[in-house]
Amino acid sequence: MSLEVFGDRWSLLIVRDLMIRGFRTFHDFENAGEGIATNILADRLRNLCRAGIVEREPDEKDRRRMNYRLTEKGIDLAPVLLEMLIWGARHEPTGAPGEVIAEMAKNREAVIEETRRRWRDRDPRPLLPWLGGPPAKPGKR
Amino acid sequence: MSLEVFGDRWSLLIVRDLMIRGFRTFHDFENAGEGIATNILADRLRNLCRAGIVEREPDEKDRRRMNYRLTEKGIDLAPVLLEMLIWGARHEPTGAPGEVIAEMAKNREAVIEETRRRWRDRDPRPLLPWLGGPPAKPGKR
DNA sequence: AAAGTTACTTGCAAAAAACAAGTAAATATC
DNA sequence: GATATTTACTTGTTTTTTGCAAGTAACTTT
Repeated sequence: MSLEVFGDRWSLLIVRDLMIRGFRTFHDFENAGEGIATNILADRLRNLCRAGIVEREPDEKDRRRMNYRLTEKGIDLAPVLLEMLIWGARHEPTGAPGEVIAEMAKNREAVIEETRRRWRDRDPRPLLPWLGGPPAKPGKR
Repeated sequence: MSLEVFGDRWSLLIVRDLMIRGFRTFHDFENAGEGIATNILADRLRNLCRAGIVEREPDEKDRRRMNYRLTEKGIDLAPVLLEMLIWGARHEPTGAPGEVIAEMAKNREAVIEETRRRWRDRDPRPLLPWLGGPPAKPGKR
């Protein structure tokens, strides 16, 4: 099924967080409280880049910072992620509000189009706010 | 996303093979040439049962043989699998004939309904013949 | 110029997976 | 009805992957 890239606990979560939580940087993932170790994170991001699902470019403002972003191939995973979300909401007690998911299931196409739109426009607002957006940068403001 | 069950290389493939290749027994998986070790296979089948995605019942004809089957929760993964298949066909060179996948993408609902139908009716014919059905039982026929 | 921040890497312990072999129970064969 | 075979595993052992703690180079902020 050519999904070997996702044969681990983290890769899919990384894609999800890029797609619907608005994550962009290494720091976002590291401090999201999911408990991924930094070596594993670096490794998974590398793999995803190698697989053509994610790309990285240095930030223009801060040259230390890398911005990670889904490629076209990556954003094409949106339908997969959406179906997973729907399945999870139906069969596992998740934090996701049931009626929101039901609504999403009904408007599949619209939700996917909105996901793509945010990706195209680099709109960083998380699609699913209850998952939480990227963690606040402590040094910023 | 409550998909921790699939945080490994094999569980999803097992579900796929139950869903669209018509696999039923331990032997089917063991000899499908995907190279899964038997201890891992036993462990993953156990996990999937525990997660309520798969159930097992002894065969009536041959009491040694266990038949594995998707539960309702398991067959509800059909949309996820279908989207994965579509994604894989678009972005990775797979063995899947492109136009068949294109057709599937167009008739999403029909394909899912047919998958469910085969599951309900215990129709063992593989949905995607090019993946290969269950391996021939050597002692049979 | 000193003190953070960011995105990593390195080394080591622990956990998980792969490999090889063995086993009990049921069935088929002679 | 004794022997061989099949099925679904389990039990060691080796190899690989992961998790954790610590460190570092490049850059930015103060």
